[in-house]
Amino acid sequence: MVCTADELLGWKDFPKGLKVLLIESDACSAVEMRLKLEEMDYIVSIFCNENEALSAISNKSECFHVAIVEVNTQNSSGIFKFLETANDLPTIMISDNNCISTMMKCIALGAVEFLQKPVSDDKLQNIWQHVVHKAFNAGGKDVSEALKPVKESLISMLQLPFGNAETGKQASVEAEQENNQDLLSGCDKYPAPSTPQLKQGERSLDDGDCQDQANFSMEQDSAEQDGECKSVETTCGNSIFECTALGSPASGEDAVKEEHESTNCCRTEINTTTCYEGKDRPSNKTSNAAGLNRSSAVRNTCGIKASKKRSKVDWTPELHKKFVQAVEQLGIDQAIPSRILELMKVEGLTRHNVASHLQKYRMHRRHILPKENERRWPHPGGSAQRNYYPHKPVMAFPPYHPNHTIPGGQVYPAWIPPGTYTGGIHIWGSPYYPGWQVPNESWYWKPYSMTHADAWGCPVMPQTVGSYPQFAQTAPDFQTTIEMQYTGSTLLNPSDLHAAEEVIDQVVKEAISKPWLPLPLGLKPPSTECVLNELSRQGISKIPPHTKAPNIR
DNA sequence: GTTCGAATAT
DNA sequence: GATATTCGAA
Repeated sequence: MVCTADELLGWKDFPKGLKVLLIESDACSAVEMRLKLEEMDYIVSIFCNENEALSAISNKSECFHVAIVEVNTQNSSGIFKFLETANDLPTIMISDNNCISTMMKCIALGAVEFLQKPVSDDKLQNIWQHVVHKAFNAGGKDVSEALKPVKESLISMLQLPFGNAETGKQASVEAEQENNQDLLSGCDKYPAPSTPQLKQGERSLDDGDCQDQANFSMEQDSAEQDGECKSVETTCGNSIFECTALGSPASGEDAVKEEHESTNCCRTEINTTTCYEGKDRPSNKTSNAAGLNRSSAVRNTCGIKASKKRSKVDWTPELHKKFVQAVEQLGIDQAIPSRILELMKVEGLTRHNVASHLQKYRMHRRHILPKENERRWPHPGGSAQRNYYPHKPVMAFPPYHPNHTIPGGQVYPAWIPPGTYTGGIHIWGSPYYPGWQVPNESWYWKPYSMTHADAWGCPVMPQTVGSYPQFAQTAPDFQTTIEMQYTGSTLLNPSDLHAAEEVIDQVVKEAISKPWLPLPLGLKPPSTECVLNELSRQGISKIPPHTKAPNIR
């Protein structure tokens, strides 16, 4: 009985329960092996010789997924017969001696592997691979042209009837493939697994890559030359420009299209299949949160030059968010490409990429923020009065409460690239209070609850980056009360509250340290009574005459 | 030689 | 319009 691919796919705890036919003439060895296999959750049926086994198979009284057959000088002819008869059963040969001709003949007759006794546990553990291999490679595949000479020489060497050789062609071909990998490029068959790793998938992808690459003329790009983009030239990196197959923007994986120049000079855009390094994928699909992937097609493994045209980085919301967080963490004036890159920790992203994005980021800050500031902080006296507020008051957001309202006024914006959907799904701005935005801007700015402003009047984020509930702005402009609507799915947790308190602390500190500034919105000046009480408590009973607090508010 | 940032190219 | 690349300056 051969497992079909469908069966395997529906086999929940595969390979547990795999039925193993064991032909072993030595009872002790047989029992020993059975115990081992049963420990591995295989179901073992022992047969002393091939006739018993064949009769069990032909009676269909039992079915098996894989056979382990001991071959020795005495029983070899019978075992060859078994191999010919049970040719659809993946059969692993085991033997005390390593007679090369016996090994080759067994393999030629369809045995999937030839193991020396004693068989190691890991080899036994992995016998399921042959079942999978058989299941997914069943069906008459012809030997490729490249392998025909090999097969023919084997046929003549082993004096096999052609028909039998055809029956065992797969194993024959596969056995040869393992020793002749170099000869087999382009071969349509895969070697039977002989290691714990299934190589089939790898081969499949590799072949695909080679085929893909054959269609494109590529050169190393300049960034690689300056050593910034090593991951691009390495094999199947989990780096940023890979492709879109498993990634979806919504899940945080970036879709990156890749441009190639084909040999006929036609520029082509293709989406390539993701090829992951085993260490990162598939166990952790979101490990690369920014989700950039660089195409393996840029690899050089097939001797074809990588594309001179650099793959484009898609600055998706997740990636941009990382960028913004890095910039904010550094402070806008300290944010230089190399540091941003360092903080972003996105493999494959280059300093050039970051620099380019930073350029755009700054440009928009410069061009748009002044307009916003003008709109929100009009200076009736003209530009001469612009320095009246060296530090603009900041919005102190209180801890969240569902019915909380915040008076309209200054809120610091965050940069949101155009085209970003801000309806609660793609929130790119402040992780503190995302979802706020200024209407009618092609580049949205979202408010910050921060205490400093950079050269363009934007806030600098503290290092703490927490998870905050999302609020939606429903007020039409900042002069009206803004209802903060809780749109998240969970209530504010202690860390949120803590971070919010920190924000308030910062605001209060700044207000205290710079009394000449207007009070941040959300903070009330102390009442005269409180001030007098405090002064009195400190032993100051008299208030100097003609002292008047600046009437800023 | 490296990095930055602005200008320019794609 | 977005991003990559180039180039002069630090």
